[in-house]
Amino acid sequence: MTAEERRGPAEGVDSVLSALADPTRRQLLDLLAAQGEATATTLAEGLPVSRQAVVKHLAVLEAAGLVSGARVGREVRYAVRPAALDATARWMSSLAVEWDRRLAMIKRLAEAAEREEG
Amino acid sequence: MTAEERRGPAEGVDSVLSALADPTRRQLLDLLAAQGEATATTLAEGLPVSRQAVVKHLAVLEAAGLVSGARVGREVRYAVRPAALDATARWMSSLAVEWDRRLAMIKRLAEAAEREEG
DNA sequence: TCGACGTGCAACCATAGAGTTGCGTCCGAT
DNA sequence: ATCGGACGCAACTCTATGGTTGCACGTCGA
Repeated sequence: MTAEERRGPAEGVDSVLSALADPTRRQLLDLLAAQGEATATTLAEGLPVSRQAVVKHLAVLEAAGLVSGARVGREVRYAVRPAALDATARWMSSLAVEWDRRLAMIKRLAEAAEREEG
Repeated sequence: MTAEERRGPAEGVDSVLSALADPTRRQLLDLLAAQGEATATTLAEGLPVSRQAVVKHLAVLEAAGLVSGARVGREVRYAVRPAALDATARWMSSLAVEWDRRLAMIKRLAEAAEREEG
């Protein structure tokens, strides 16, 4: 159980959303997904930022449960984790459905009121 | 066509994600969805921030296509817009699927290599 | 017409966070 | 034993942005 999975859904959504809000971080995730596994040093070579910047981003992503890192000898290999992303997608999707529902209801009420007054 | 819909999917995802990353903004969306329609002044009464802060947040949300405001007399009524939210949910969901696909492929490759060496 | 209410605009403050550099440490290979 | 590569930590800069206050403008109603 990761630190992310220990929290409730609201906390998770918050951390995932703010993690994904940064374009550099999304780029990092693309690279990581493409390579399957990579170290901070390697990833930094494919980005216009320093290794330290990448390290910080990876820490944020790991705290959000979007990646996980494992030490292998003197290096740390990171990989992508779909679970948190999927959970947030579901949250967002159900929210959209809820909005649709409410808007439809309001529209019905408005039409009913209109018929009422004639 | 809103300013949001005129841009590509990448731009849209970026603006929606950074808009949703702020907790006050999410709270604002909850209020709006619950009330169906509301003005900045009204919304500010239900939040621990000033009306001006709410106005700024609404501007960000509108730029992301998550809400739309319409002038009615001396007030501006805002309402929630599911489309952009739904599009971002789909983007996120397909990304999760893609990650799963890649991870599965890497796992297969690893197992194949393992059999290879015996 | 005039007062009250809701907006819009501008200046300003403060903090979070993205990025950098420098250095110490640890591990692996020669 | 030691050299080099990868990591971790800390201090620092700088910008974006969430928040505030003050004031001017337009609109509705008495």
